[in-house]
Amino acid sequence: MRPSKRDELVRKALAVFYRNGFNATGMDMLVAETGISKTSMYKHFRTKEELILAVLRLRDEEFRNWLYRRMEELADDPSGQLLAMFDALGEWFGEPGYRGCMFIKASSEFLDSGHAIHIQSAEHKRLLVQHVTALAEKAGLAQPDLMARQLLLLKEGAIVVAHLGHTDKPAADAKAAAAALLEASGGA
Amino acid sequence: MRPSKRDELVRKALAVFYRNGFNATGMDMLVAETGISKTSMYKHFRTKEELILAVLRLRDEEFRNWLYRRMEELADDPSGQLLAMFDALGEWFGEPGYRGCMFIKASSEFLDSGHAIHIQSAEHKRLLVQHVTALAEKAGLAQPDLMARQLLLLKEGAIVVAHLGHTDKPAADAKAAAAALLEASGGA
DNA sequence: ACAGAAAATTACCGATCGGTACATATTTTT
DNA sequence: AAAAATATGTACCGATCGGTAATTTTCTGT
Repeated sequence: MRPSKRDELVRKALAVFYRNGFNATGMDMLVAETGISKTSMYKHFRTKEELILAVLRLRDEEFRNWLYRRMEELADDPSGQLLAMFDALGEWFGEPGYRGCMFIKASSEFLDSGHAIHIQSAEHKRLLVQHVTALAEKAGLAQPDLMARQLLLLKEGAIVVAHLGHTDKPAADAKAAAAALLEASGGA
Repeated sequence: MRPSKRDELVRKALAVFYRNGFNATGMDMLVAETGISKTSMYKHFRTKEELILAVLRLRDEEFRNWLYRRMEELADDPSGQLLAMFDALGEWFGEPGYRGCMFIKASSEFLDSGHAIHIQSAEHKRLLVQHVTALAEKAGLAQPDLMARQLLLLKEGAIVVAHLGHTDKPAADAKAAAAALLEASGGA
């Protein structure tokens, strides 16, 4: 196994960036918190931006895997899984170190829509839309793509409000709204 | 009127912070872009944090005034105004320099919930909830506070998605969802 | 045991960070 | 006109920024 050291670095960098932000976290702080020497870091990643992109890649994989799995664990039928998304989010919001969505944060610091970090953050959201749309199709909803986008609006809103209001209540609010939308769309 | 120079500084700082982010914008850049000397800046604001707080104060006032006025201009009855919020948002998303919500960005850079900047950003969102709740009450909705929170989840989600997907489509999606929620709640 | 890769150490680079000292103009108020 | 704020330019502070050079130590595969 080659990537152990590198993965360890990315994993710890993810934690520090998530807690502290991207621009506010210097490479020296990463050196101090990970114990990995600066030289080694720059062997693996030629720039800080490359490290951030690797961190976002890991986050995308872990977060989507976690969310999809949790939705399947919490409900059997597709429309139930769509609703269960908000229960999963509620669990996330309640975790001690919850500080919002890493990709929203990334796009808040790297604002130019042409920036690689911005683009990669947008890709994460695109993959979510794809997955939820497929679920909405399986549920037999009238306009699966519209419904998917609307459910994800509720998700993003809940993520933001849960962070700013430091409460997990938005998950329940969003779930109730999602249920009303599904009902209005005929998703028993 | 004394505050003209100071207000000018805050106004220009707002534009630069909004375009470039908070941590990524140094005081030297502000000096270069505003033409106001560094010494004068630090006469008005003892720290960068104080300047940011003043910027957020101005943004809160201007944004809420604009949104509330626009909602009143676009519809007459309360429930129509609730829906019109998303038309107003759509106009905002379509503006050339649109880069998302300043308070989401602020809370994305100053993550600690005890930080003054974080607290002030949360206050902005709280004032929005207050206003929308009052409107929902005037509209005679069953659970005005719940409906207000849900509509604002759609709003925050639309703001985020409009920035990350660089499209104004989320406004229409959110409006359709809001209409469904209002209908389900009995708000003709 | 030995070679070669990987990691660490240390010291350093120029640039920029937030913030200040100080002395000089430019207004504004009395 | 004198006095008191207010604004200015310039030069500077120590700290930190992202990133690198050269050398040595530690690990790994054979």
